[in-house]
Amino acid sequence: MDAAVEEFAERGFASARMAAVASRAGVTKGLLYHYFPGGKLDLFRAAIVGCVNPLFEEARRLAAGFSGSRRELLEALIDLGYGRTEMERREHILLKLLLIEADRFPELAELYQSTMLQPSLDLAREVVKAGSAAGDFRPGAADEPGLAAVLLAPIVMSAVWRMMLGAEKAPSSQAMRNAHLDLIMRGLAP
Amino acid sequence: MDAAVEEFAERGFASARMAAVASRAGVTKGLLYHYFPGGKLDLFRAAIVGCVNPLFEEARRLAAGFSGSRRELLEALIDLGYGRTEMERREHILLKLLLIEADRFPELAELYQSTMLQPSLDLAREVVKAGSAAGDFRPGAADEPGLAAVLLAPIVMSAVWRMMLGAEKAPSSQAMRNAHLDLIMRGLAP
Amino acid sequence: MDAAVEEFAERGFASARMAAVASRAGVTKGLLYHYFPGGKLDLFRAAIVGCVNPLFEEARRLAAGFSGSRRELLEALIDLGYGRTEMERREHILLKLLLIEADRFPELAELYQSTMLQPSLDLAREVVKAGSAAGDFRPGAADEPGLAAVLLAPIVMSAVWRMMLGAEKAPSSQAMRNAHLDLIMRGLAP
Amino acid sequence: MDAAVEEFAERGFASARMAAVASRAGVTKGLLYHYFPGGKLDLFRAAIVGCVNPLFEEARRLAAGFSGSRRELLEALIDLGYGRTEMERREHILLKLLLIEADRFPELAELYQSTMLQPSLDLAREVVKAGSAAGDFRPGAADEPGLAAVLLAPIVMSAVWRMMLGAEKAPSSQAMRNAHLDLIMRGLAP
DNA sequence: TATGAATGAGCTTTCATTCAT
DNA sequence: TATGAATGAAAGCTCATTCAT
Repeated sequence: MDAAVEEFAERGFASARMAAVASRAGVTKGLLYHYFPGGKLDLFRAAIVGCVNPLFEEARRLAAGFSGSRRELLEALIDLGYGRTEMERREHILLKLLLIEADRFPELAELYQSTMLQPSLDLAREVVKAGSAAGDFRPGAADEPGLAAVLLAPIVMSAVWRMMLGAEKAPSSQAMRNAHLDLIMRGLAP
Repeated sequence: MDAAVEEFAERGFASARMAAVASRAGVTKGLLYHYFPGGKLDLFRAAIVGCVNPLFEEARRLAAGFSGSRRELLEALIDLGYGRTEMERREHILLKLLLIEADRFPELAELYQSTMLQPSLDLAREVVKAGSAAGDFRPGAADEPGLAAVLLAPIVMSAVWRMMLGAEKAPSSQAMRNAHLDLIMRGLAP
Repeated sequence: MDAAVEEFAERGFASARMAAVASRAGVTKGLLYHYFPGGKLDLFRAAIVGCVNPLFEEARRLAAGFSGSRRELLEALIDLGYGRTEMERREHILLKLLLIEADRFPELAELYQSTMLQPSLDLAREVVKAGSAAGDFRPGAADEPGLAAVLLAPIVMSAVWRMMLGAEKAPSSQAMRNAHLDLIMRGLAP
Repeated sequence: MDAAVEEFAERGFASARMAAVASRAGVTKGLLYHYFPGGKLDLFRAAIVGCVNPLFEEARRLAAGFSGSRRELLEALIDLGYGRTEMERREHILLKLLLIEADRFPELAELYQSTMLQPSLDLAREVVKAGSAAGDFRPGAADEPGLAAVLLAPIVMSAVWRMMLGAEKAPSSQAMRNAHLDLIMRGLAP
């Protein structure tokens, strides 16, 4: 399974070779077809789905158990986002896979939208709304329908750029995080 | 050339078939190799490069010939960015190709960085800096090193999401544009 | 394997077609690549190597188990050489393949040198030396460093000419054998 | 023309590329077909034929104008043979081409036999016969029908081995020349 | 005489997939 | 559950050859 995720991530769906997945996993091609009778597509779907689930638990845990102002929560979530983009490669791989193949596998787009993007946007919107109510943020800030996406975009884009260009050439995620927080806090200030 | 861009866009680099490019273009495979002796890779490079150049001329023209406040220029540029993401499919295709294949072809990453990303960031920074000097924006706003990337990210991400999810499911670029402008103008205000 | 040798022999390395080898062998091209992942070159190497080994066993057996004077042994070996050049086509094919492709595949040259040429020269030299010691041949005959090669050359050349020209037009190997033996016996006489 | 000879020699008939010949010669493929309407085969034939003619003039000149004993003439001719194999690469190329393609182009075999091999054999036989008559060599030495071929073989084989193995690994042509002369002079002595 | 665009057949190679064991 | 031999359909690429200019 890990083998499949890695192979797909490194080469894309079309270029990924069943034989390579098998040998990464230390088994033979035949066995792959035993477990995934649907072949490459079957394996691909399984690889993606198996990756998505554990992904958002941390963010939910953080938001659920948070004690502090909404300002601080937003900052913590943003830190988590930028932090995450610097650490675990599993999520990067997944993001890239989705990016690459989403338009050729509509179900993937659906999956991404419902399991990753929408929850993130909802979470962001809620935090801003609660912050407005609490006086942390300007009243009505959360009414702007595109705000959540604008808040999320730099975080995701930072990860995308790093995947494309490598950590050295991509815009620094630390600098982006600072500028991002600064801009948001000023822009949302009451 | 158009044929190549289309085929690559529809199928990705790995799945694109030389024969398909040839027949789309109404020539034979042999001729493709006459003009692109390096084969598929050569053709791919040529397709990308041929697309990149005309892309930034418009933005440069706009910035160069602009008469009005820096605030208005920034707004116009952002409109251009979001506008662009809504129109010509060609640039979307290009962006996607770069995103997907950049890490497999380091020269593409280099190309993207030097011809698209860096000029955009420079342009954004310049406008903010000039705006600060003119009193349109808060003094020192342009000193934040990650600011340009944060300003650019929502525009690019809007395009990425639309490519992945389709115009209906992706966050509305109109809404994002409004929220983005609102956030920036408040966040950069003196 | 036989199929490969035949195809290579008939058409040369460059013109040999993998499909032809496969169909001669009654299998598909795919299977060829299953067993010879290195492709045509791999198959070629295997074909050559598989042919070389059995080739010199006979000569060694003859020399090892020989009872008689060294003069008679040398005669028997020369007969074997000329005899061999008249019989099995397989060895001729092999020789030709080596001749043709040796400079394009240095490992083949190495193979020929170490498994065919050098053992032959060593064997010839030993027999002459032993013959000198036994008084069959002139003392010091084996000290001439090029002698072994000169002894061997007419045998090999006889085969080469027959391959090139066919049995009718090439110098008769029977006549060469007689003249060769006569010249040697006189030239090496004490 | 030179370009063609080199290309054919380096790659063999099948692997030789018309484009390579053209570019070696500094012209375009089209022009090749202007001069050799029969295509590759035409060019090949022309290349070979244009090489053969100048080849034997030197040997004939030497034999014709020689003043000295037959023993000395034979020695001079053998020296010429071994010497030649060390110098001009043109003849090596030709020899290899003939070796490689003779059985696929019967006319080449014919060409080789009539223009190179037969004259050489005839020359050798004549010298021996004249030497016998003059008392330089044993009476009746030239009657052995295979003698000329046996005399010629080490010279040719020396060249073949050097082509196959390179000058370092092939039996030394100097050593072969010495051993060859020694053996012949003893073997043909009255 | 010279060019080079254009062709198309044919080649090697790859790889998802199947299946007997 | 596990293997690996076997298949066959593509696909990338090459190259001799043609032909309009």
